[in-house]
Amino acid sequence: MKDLSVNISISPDLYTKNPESSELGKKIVCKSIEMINDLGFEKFTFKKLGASIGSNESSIYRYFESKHTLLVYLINWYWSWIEYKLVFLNNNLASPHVRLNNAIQLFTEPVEKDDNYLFINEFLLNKIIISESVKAYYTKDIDTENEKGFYKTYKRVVERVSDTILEINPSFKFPHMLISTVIEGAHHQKYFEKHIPSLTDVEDGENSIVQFYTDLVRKSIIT
Amino acid sequence: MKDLSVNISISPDLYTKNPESSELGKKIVCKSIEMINDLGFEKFTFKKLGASIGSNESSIYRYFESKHTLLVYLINWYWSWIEYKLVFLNNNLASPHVRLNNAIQLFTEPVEKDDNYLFINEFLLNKIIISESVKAYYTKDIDTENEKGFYKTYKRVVERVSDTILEINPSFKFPHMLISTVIEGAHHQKYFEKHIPSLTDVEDGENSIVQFYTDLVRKSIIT
DNA sequence: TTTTAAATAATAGTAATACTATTATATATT
DNA sequence: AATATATAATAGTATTACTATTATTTAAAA
Repeated sequence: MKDLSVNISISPDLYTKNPESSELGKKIVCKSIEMINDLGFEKFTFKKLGASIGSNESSIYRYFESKHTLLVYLINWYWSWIEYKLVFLNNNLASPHVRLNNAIQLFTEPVEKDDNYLFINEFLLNKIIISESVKAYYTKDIDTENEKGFYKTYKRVVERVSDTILEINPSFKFPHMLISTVIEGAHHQKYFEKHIPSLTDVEDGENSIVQFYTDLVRKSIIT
Repeated sequence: MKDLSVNISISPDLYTKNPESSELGKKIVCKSIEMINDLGFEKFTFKKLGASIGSNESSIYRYFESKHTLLVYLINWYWSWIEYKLVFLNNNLASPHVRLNNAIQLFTEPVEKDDNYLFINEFLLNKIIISESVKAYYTKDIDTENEKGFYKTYKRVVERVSDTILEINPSFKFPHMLISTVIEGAHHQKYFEKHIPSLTDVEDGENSIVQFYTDLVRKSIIT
């Protein structure tokens, strides 16, 4: 997948001015990923971001309405990227079993930086998805934002993999529930591994999370 | 379990002054549950809480150091209550299969109010656990707070059920991972059902969530 | 019953947050 | 060189999440 430079396009509803359209915009996105990681979403502010990129708070507001919409933008970028990887990975593969396993692996394995997108550090972005993304959708505004399509990229990924499950077992009743359980579950386990280890069983080195969820899905969908 | 009036005891590390020791303290807890539900955790403040119970912001600070610790208190109360229900439910039952199923059902079925604890509305408290509890442990302070025992009640519940899994299959490698996946998963699914339905498959009326997770656990632990 | 202590309420104040609005300056395009 | 556009600087606002101090009420002890 090297040097393909396919570009991830993000719905204009998610920004005021497209951050990819200028150097400043790219800096905002790039540095915000670092800062949200370092400070956590609550302590991250546009003022601090402005200071660290040698720009001004008010200039950032010309790109994003609020720090919340910036987070939603990052989440959508992440899921667009995952969707692209998923489609590419499974292209021309006939076996739904193989395609499903690939998907589960993609969702559960550690994420590495993808050098095709220079201003986005996917490794750090994945850490944001793990630690901060629930803060984006567990709010009182969820219903209006969901209507506006704020979460459609994530939903589309879940839909794709659900379809694969139905190819394997058309009578399986809960494909979406299974996939969103795996995705959210893997995020939690990765966080627990580092911070609340007694909620998990991950032993350093071996990749228990991939193994656990691959097994879980395989066993769940058999008739 | 009626009229037993067993009392839930909460570690003194979780409050400055025990809210159960006074009328004001009980009002604080009782009303905070309502308000966090109505406003969401972000928009809930001690000032608003004070106003609505005819008391003062500063008085609330004599019970809880911050709104964050109040949330942690509520989470611990919830898990102590669940732990009590779990132990009671499974007392004298020999079959680990039955005990495990009971536990999964307890974690996934809708929660109803328990009239034994007058100042706590468990139905609303469960909604807080679903929508707000991740905000308590997904913070930069997690490591120090975990050391202080802020999440031990939750961890103890997971431990108990993990033990039951090991009774059924002693060679199962991921009991904690499975149980925390079920608990967190069920919370997510209940939220998705109401707010992001395309991430789930819950059809009104029938209890798909209980069914899905009961099945998932049964199939996962077989050898 | 009075004294004393403890709990609660009221008031004021602080630094920071999450913005908005306005104006000034720099940069790019015509 | 004129014009438009992007960015930066400055100031200002209501609210938040507190802390500190003092006043008042209520309860317990002498």
